[in-house]
Amino acid sequence: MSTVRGARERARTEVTAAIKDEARRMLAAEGAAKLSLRAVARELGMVSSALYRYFPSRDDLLTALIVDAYDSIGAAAEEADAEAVAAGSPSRERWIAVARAVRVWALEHPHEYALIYGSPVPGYSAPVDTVAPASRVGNTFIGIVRAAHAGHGLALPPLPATLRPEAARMTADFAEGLPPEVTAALVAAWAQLIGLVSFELFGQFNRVVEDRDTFFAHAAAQLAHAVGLPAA
Amino acid sequence: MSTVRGARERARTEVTAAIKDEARRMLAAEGAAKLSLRAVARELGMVSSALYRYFPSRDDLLTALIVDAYDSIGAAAEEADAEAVAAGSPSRERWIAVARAVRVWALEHPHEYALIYGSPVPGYSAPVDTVAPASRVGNTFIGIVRAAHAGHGLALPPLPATLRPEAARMTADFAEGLPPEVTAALVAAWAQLIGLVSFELFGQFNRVVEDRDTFFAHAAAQLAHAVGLPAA
DNA sequence: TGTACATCAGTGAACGCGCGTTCACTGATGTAC
DNA sequence: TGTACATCAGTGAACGCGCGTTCACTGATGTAC
Repeated sequence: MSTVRGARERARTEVTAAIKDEARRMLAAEGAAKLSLRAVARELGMVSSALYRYFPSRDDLLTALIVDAYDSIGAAAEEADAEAVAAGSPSRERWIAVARAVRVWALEHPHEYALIYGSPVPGYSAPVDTVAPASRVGNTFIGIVRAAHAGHGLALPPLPATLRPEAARMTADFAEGLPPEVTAALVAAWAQLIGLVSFELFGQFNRVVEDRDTFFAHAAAQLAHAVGLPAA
Repeated sequence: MSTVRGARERARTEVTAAIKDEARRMLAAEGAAKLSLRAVARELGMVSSALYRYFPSRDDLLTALIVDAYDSIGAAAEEADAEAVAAGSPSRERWIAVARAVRVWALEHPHEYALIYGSPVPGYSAPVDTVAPASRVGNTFIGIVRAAHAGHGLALPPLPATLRPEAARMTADFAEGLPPEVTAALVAAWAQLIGLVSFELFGQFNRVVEDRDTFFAHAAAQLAHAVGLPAA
């Protein structure tokens, strides 16, 4: 271990990246169920047992891909928001821009999207490492709403009494400072946004919605409205 | 072929049902990817090749399960609606009752739910037979909104000009007679509802939403509002 | 700077496994006369 | 009603396949003195 990374260490990070790249490619081609260590090794010109120097098991490789996918969509969301902020867009436009970025990322990475927002891979349970990356997109939305709240305030109707304790708990847990009714609306909107994207990606909009760009833009704007972001 | 079904024919439908039942059980235990003809046959005390008398291939068995799942959730939705109608509930309550039925069915049949609303099974493409059963739940919602429209009318803000042609097309295709803005809101709400259920089922609500019954009830009520169904 | 030893990436063979599908067959059920 | 033939469910063996993981090994890179 020196200041200049040795050849060994450099090779290690490069090969690790190559394995993940190839695995991602196979994921895109065949889906998560068909992702196999042997196929990845074959494509890389290695022998399958060599991969065990890098990932202790197939599941660990899958975990790495999941973490990368969360980071990738998280970065896309954060970037879209940063651009909107730089352009001086109001909160509502920031919300819509991030929603659009999520959808675009999903359309560009359908299998990675399915990996994180589709049915769980059977027999696989996500380890704790995935929790932080998994919340980047959600946190971006929270940031937008928080800014709007700090600015002009958000007016939403009060919650029914039954939901108040849960909304208060959620607020305390991950959205400190927001009005509870906004937290509740935010979580619902986030799930609903993914519902829209999943329907499009998983084929439920076949024979139903054709002009999907326009449809999504409208739905995203209505979700912005639902969390109390004022219309232009 | 007589009026009384012969032993052969009766045996055939019984064995077919037994195969599907066992396949469903394995689906619930292991997920779609692990569903194998051999395992089903083993469990049934048959030899694997015997299944080919009933289903020409594994994919055909999967298709049968998918059709059954759509029919099962469709029946649950229709039944919930019929009960609400029988109880004299207004449209908004009918909507909420059906939404609740969808969620309950999903919680009770998580793997069948994943089969139809989760990531598509890789390498499998749904044949046309699935289209009609797949639309039963959606049609139930359309029926509710149509009744509300025929009754007291539904007031939703007008659509942006960009979405009008698509909304008109959707209306003509599968929701004849509804105002286009209602059709658009309905399709979005349906996707969003599935987003809520999927988030809960697929683990995205872990560490986020705890009191899920209450949360869902509130979200479903807001979706009713979003399609223009008046509050109580 | 040079040498002896430790670390570690990659090899190749092997393990045991389960899968979908085909095929020639047997024997029971159904049908036509 | 009885017989000859056709239909069809289920058998058992076999095909070729790909998988995850282990293990003893070789040889190159790194480290301590």
